[in-house]
Amino acid sequence: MTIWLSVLVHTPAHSVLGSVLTYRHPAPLAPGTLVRVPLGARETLGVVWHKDSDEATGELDVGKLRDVAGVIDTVAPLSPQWQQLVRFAAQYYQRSLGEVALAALPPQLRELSPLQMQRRLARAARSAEKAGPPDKSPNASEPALTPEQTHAVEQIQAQTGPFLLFGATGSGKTEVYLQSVQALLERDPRAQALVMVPEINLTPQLEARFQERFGPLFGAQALVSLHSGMTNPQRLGAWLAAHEGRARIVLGTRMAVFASIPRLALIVVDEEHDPSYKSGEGARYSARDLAIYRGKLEQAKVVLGSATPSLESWYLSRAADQGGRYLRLHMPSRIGSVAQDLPLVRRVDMNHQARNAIFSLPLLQAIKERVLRGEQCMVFLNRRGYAPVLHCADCGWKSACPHCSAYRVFHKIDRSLRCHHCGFTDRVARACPGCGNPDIAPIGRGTEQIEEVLADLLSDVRRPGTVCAEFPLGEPIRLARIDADTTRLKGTLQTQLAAVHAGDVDVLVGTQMIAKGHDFRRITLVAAVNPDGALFSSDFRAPERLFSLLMQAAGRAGRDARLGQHSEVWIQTFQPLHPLYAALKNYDYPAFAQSQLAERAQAAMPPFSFQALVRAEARSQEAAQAFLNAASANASADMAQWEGWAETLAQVSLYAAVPMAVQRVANIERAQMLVESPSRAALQRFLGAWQSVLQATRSEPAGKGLIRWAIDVDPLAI
DNA sequence: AGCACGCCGACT
DNA sequence: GTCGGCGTGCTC
Repeated sequence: MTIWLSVLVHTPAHSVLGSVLTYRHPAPLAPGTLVRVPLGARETLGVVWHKDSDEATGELDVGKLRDVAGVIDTVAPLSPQWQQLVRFAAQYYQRSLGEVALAALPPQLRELSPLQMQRRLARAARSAEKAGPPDKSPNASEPALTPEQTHAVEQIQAQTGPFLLFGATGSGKTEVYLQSVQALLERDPRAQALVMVPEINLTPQLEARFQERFGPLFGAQALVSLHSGMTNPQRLGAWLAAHEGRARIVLGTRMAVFASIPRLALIVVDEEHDPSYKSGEGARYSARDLAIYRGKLEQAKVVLGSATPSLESWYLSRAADQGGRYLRLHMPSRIGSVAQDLPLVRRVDMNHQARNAIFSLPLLQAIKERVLRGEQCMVFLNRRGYAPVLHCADCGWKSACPHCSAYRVFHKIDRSLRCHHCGFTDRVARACPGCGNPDIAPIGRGTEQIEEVLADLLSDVRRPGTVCAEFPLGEPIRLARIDADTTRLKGTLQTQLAAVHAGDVDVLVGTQMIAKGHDFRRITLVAAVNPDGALFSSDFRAPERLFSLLMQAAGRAGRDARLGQHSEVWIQTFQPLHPLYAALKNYDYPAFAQSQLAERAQAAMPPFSFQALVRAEARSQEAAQAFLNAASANASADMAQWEGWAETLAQVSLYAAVPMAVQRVANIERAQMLVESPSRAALQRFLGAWQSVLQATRSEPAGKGLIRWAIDVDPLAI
């Protein structure tokens, strides 16, 4: 008997070759089975798929079909729900099935032969056995819940969701996650939970907290992590543990939404508003949105948590009688404190400060006072390096990157000019490369400069109670800087954070990296040095991001209730009356969201419309734009003739191609085109049909010089 | 995406 | 004479 099997393989997005290939095999195999198949000169991993394939196989010469090389029968087939998740993601984000399916599997699975696989599994089984059963000691030191937390936990038990857990920083969202997970896992001894966090940096502390709680209950093996910082063998091990049901809790970043979790009962998306949940390459999926879909698919509860939800989620959690689809659970109070104890937000009007002052006098004074009291301060600026541009006043030379339409950033620490887009770096010249003028000046400021200036401004301040022989006046202030530059090496972030926790740092300077999630206990002052930029950004989501970032930064202050009384958040601004800062002062996210939503509704922007971007890359800007504009014209021309398409096209707006904000990166010109529709379904129908038009346009004259193109559905930045 | 084939420059 | 640069083309 010979069967023709449909098999997904990893092929690029729009290659001539489809991603559902057909192979011969002596016996039928269940969809979801992993196989090794020959492809050209190599052998690759494949996933058996349904015969009535989603992609046309075309007219095949049946005689030329090749045999399946091997079946990986030591790994159970992937579940129908997993297959459906892949099918949905591929369709919604306009990528090939094979790309999505194979990218969702751990990389090492692709490399291992069936024999190696067998050995790997035997080893995993041995170590699982050695670990033994959990000691069911009644350790579980569950803290008492506030009434708000209790209500949230009860609602998550009783309702089906999805839930939007809207809780202020410090309101104890994590405890709600922990108890909800625990309740579900105890009710069903085989149930599994998926907990997602936006970035790797945040996994260690959450992992520790989950391990502490659940290790004693379900065994140390019950918790696995899944993120890109792990080695390939680690990832495979964690993936298999989840796939086989040994792992009860999977903790991970956005990639974890694709993990095989056969008994999935609960999905938690922490900090659901965070842009890191949107993938920026390959299939540009939103792990948060896929979590909602997957929850429905697997009949698992989904909890989205945030103190500043995305406007999309906020809008979807409006009252049910107004069309809301998520259940909003509100936890306004900070644990161990009363509302009045939230840090006081102070706006400093920089119009009344010395021109070009980085630190206003009152802020500097406040920092000094705190430091003298032995408290910690955090200074926040969203730009690393010393200065974003170097400039020669004589000839006008600026530190442009030769390969990108961007300036290279001056890093004083190694006197380098670095392009943050393409990585091009060289040492900064002693004199202006344009005219030889030795006097080239930095313009603007980054964290390096903030640190330097602050060290200078605080040089006369001595730490209290540190007078000794070596420091007769007391020790100087201890400054630290945390950003992508200081944490390049693995583990340095954790070391630096530990130093802050230990009290070895008086003033911490950093980028948004320090604003997120870290539970600093002794910081009583948080300052945003120059946050105004986002107020006037052309990106309509910039205010939303700024508000969220400042709320999170504010959440770093006064987490210790004893110090909470006099904690402050300082905003240096030229727009002290801006409504965003007014809302921030009152910690009033609902008011901010309402005004933003009103603007969005007015302008018919998301969540009141749905968007996609088509991006094109070419050697010249003209070529990139020409391709997009031709594809747009072809869409109107070709598709309008098809039956029933007039209706879809009438609901979809195509804009003209424009250069991207950073037009050239690494000598490649980039352009994009916005596609918009009030109907998600219409947008989807259009994009699905447009794919082939785009592909055809590539071989027309207008496609000359095109390097690649890609669709970004629900883009976060335009 | 891989991987081969193929056709040109500078190394042991 | 080979090693290796990356352009072109093909893979059920």
